[in-house]
Amino acid sequence: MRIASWNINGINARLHAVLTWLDEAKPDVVGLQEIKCMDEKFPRSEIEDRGYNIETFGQKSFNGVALLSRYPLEDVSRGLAGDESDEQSRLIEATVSVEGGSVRICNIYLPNGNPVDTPKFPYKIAWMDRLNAHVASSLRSEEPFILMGDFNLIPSAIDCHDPAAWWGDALYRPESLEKFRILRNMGMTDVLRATTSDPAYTFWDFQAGAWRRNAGIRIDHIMASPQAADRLVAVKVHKDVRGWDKPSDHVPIEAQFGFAEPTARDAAA
DNA sequence: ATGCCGGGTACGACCCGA
Repeated sequence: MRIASWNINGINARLHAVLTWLDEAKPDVVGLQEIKCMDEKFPRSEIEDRGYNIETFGQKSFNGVALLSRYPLEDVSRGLAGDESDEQSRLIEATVSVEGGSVRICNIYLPNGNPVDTPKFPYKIAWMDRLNAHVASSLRSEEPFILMGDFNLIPSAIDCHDPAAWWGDALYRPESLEKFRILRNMGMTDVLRATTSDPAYTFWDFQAGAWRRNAGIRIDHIMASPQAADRLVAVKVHKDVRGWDKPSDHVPIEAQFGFAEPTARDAAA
């Protein structure tokens, strides 16, 4: 099973790229972020024609997340618990049944948090606290759990073209990193970093020739619970998509899990 | 370079992103 995350920065502006990529990459499950539309404005039919089930959690103009899946999406949940006043659409989660069990897949658009001297930053940190509580609760099931999305978080210096310039930004500062560390310390594996020590950027700004200069950052992540990480086969960042016409500023990250198929770990056993 | 692009809203210029 191949699972992907992609911040598409406006589904309707990006529909052609999304359809082209779905046809090419044929992922089984996709988490989209920043759909930037209400549920009724989501271009369902073109994607359904490709064989995907769709669940959305939209919002007018901003944010908004969606799950696409070749498998049925069950027990769909929208929104992050812990703050009744939070009206931003940033989390959608569902269960996908696989041979011999099921995997819970959570797709997030974590708040950016800039500028740090405004309420946006405490909102981000509180959101990460709420996310960590949700993940801790989910892990108690001991079932495979995958958390993916745009985390707006640079995990380490290698994930940034210019760490000194970024240090102090909401994406790369101690308070944000501490919350991300708590997530990893409860057993969530950053699948990209588990499989390579090379840079693998997922975002290049539209401005200042960032793509041309390869001035990127890695902020889109797929995190696997212990039971999911056991089944990890491969990870790929679809970097070429950034060079397409009218691209998003983010590219897809994809992870393959051997939930139904044998894995290298099984072969070694 | 806290706005150099670029989307959404809505039709003139703002808000927002990382």
